[in-house]
Amino acid sequence: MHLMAEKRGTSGGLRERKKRATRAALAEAAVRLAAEHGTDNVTVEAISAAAGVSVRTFFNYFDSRDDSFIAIDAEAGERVRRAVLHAPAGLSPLEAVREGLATELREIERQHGLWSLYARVLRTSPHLLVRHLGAHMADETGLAEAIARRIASGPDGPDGPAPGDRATPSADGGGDVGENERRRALDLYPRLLAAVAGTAVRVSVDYWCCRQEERSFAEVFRQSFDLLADGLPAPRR
Amino acid sequence: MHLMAEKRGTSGGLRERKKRATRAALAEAAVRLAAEHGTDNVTVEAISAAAGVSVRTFFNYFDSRDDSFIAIDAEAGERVRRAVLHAPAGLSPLEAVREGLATELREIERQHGLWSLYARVLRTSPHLLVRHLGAHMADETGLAEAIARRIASGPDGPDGPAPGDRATPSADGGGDVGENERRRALDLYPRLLAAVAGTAVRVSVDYWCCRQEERSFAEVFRQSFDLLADGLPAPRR
DNA sequence: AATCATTTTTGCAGAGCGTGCACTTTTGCA
DNA sequence: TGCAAAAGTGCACGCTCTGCAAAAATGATT
Repeated sequence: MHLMAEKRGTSGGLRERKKRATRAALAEAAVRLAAEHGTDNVTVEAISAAAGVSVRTFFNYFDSRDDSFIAIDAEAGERVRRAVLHAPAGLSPLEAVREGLATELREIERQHGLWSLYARVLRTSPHLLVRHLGAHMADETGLAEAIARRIASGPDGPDGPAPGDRATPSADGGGDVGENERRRALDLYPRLLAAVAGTAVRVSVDYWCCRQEERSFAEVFRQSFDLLADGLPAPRR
Repeated sequence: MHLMAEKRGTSGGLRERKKRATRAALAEAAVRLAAEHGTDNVTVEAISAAAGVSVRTFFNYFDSRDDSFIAIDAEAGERVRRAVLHAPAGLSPLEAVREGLATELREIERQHGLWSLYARVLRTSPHLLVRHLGAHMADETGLAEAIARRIASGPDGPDGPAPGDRATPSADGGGDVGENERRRALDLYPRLLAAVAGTAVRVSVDYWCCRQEERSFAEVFRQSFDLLADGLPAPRR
């Protein structure tokens, strides 16, 4: 039974560890087989055999064959969420999310081997790409909550006023924006930011894949978030 | 055989029309049955029977059972794309997309009956929601292309400079921002805008569903795009 | 109206997916 | 060492989806 990198999760009893190992073995076998033979030509039987368990056991770990293909980065969302919560106090929400994502992406670039296989699998079968994105959409809720908590605890941290304190360009003459509207924004804003940030990552990866020769990923990623921070202004021709 | 609203697509021979009718009948039967009995309790056999065709014929129209559940709005993306292309010349790209989407959403609100069933189905089974969003992601490419063409033809209308007129990438000795960087932005920008706009719609719908009593959808939708246009600034507490 | 090429529909066989159930093996603990 | 709980396994069964070849429907032509 091949084992994935055991970096994380050496805690718990033998039972717990073996469960994690089996799950990881199944997930890695799935990706390796899919990268080699194509997703459609990999049966659950083959994956189970490669991981050294029975077919029935496979379905004890995954609800469907496709789930096993996209099980690699199951914990990435949680790490980003925590990074946003513990980001330096001076950062705006958008900046905090950007930093958290950048860290995670660097982490992924370190485990380049398995991830390039994974990327090939996703590229080959769009069907799985959609499931992959769907899995990350589930993380959005947690991220939005982290953003909301960050805002609630103060955009400036415990120490001092804000650098990014923008004068509100309210369209209503003289009068301020209603208190109600401000409260409502608090609810919509975190969700929107979480979702839009995830989208920006996706588009950046997509764009970068077509032009790896011209630009580094970090550069594309940075530009995407700059565009967001500027309000997606029409580019000058 | 029940027929869906025949609003669009009365053109073509009898063959063509009958094919469209069969496909529509299958799609509608799928949604109605799923809304009533739950997605998991609807077999292909039941859908086919409700539409008056054989099981084998079902698979001549859809690659999978799930595809039949999300086949209602197959043409929405194309309509938005066209709306963006033909939007008033004075609008910025972001504004043009917002208007195109708003029009489509009003159109949907008109066919309230089937769409509320559809919404229930998507709400009940997240699995299908992901497929639904994936289907719309495919539209992103077309929308991005429309945005790019709109930018190329001039943000001020057809009376502007030539469409294919791209300044030569000269060595960036003179200006502040390099000419190369500006050209690159043209490529990344449309994709980012298309994707982010779709995301904003999704978040708006999601948010609105939880608070229909407090705010109209148009209001939420408008606020989301205002936040985008402002660069997602940290809300004031 | 009768004929014919084309397109669509259909039944059938078969591989693979996924689940419920009962049974065996392994694990952690007393 | 023995025991209760958890994990793994084999089997039966229904559903999904595909390939193939035959049957039915369609639209144009004579």
